[in-house]
Amino acid sequence: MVADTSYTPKRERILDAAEELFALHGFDGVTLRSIAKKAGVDVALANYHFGKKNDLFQATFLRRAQILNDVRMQALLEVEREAQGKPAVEEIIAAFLRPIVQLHLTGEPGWQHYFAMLAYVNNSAVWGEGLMHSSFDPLVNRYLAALRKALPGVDEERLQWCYHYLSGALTLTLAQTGRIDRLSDGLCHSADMATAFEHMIPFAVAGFQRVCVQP
Amino acid sequence: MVADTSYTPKRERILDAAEELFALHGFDGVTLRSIAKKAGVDVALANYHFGKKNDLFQATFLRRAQILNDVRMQALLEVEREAQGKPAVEEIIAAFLRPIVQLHLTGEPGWQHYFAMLAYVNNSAVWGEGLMHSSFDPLVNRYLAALRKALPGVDEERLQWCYHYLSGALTLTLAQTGRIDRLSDGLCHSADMATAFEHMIPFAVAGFQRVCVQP
DNA sequence: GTCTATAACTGGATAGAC
DNA sequence: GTCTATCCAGTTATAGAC
Repeated sequence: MVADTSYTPKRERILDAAEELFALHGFDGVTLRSIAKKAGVDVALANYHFGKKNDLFQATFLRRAQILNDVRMQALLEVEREAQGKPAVEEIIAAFLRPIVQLHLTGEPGWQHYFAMLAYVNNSAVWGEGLMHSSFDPLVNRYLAALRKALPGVDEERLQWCYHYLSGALTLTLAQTGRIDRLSDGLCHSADMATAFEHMIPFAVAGFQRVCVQP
Repeated sequence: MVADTSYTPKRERILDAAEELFALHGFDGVTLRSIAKKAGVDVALANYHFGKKNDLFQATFLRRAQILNDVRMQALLEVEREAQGKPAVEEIIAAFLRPIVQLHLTGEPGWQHYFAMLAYVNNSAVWGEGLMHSSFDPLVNRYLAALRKALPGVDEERLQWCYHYLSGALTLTLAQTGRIDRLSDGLCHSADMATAFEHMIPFAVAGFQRVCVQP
């Protein structure tokens, strides 16, 4: 029997620590030393397992990207099945957003850190284009195709911009900056993802309908 | 006659360079040396004029914040005047967004860099809460008050979340990451602010109306 | 206001022992 | 796989000359 050499607790601990720190401080605000310290491992180990800092960043980002893609694709297939292949805009957008809430509400800190890192990446001019494109655009295109079906005769440019606005609302939510806590004087909370998504769905649906349905 | 000692071309050049680099790489991704090099000045000069790197960052951010606040406040007062003190949701949101497009469309690179820096700050868990709160929340509260008038009986929590979604859509737009260019296969462009805002206004208006008007 | 020089430190990366 | 030791490039910040 061959030993499972791919199983390395310390390797995962490095990714966990990197995830949390990259989410909070971005690529340049994090040192390999701070990651190693948080992970409780030696500095040289990060280099042994992942090579350059840049590669560690991408490995951290890609680890959960595929899982998220799979869950979201399942959610889309599910609503398509239920609606005999033609779900409404609201069902599509709910399928797009709900997997994130559900993963968030598991309470697993890893996912919460990952989502904040995702917000950093999506909002970054350096990482946003390439990494988001290769990781998520195939899935997003699948969702856009569903939206085109739900919005017959939709103008393609308007559809793209509407997705962009949804992506922005989602991104700022995932960033959990605490600003809404201050602005609302304690009434709302960045950490309250359930409420954030509950209202985000009808907000986005109304936006898509208003902008994409020609007058 | 007293000489105007506050006029210092090199001082402004440092702020211009800092603005551009902070927008692209964030606080930690920029060195004082790279700022000085881009500004064409000596490294020590940044320290002479602004003190610590942290203070330079804040000075860069604050330089245009007051101007933006003033323009936006004028825009709000204008629509309030035109509507005898009770503008519609659409007029309020347009007043909130249009000053940004107009400043952007002047073509002055400084404003474009500043808006990208604003996106970085608003999306950052480190800077987002404090700096956005002190710089912009007074004005935002003024806009929220106008929206409350335009949406009688509005639920406060929903109003706050709707503003948050609008802020997210705006933030990702200002970041100009180029992702929409890739996703839309060249149909849309991050740099096309005019179109971005043209659709953002009805998108947000529809969202506010759907979420904030009780069923 | 501006620049030279440098102090004091931190960073990524790796060679080589175990 | 893991850790020690180290290299050295790059960083902030400042003291002091002009």
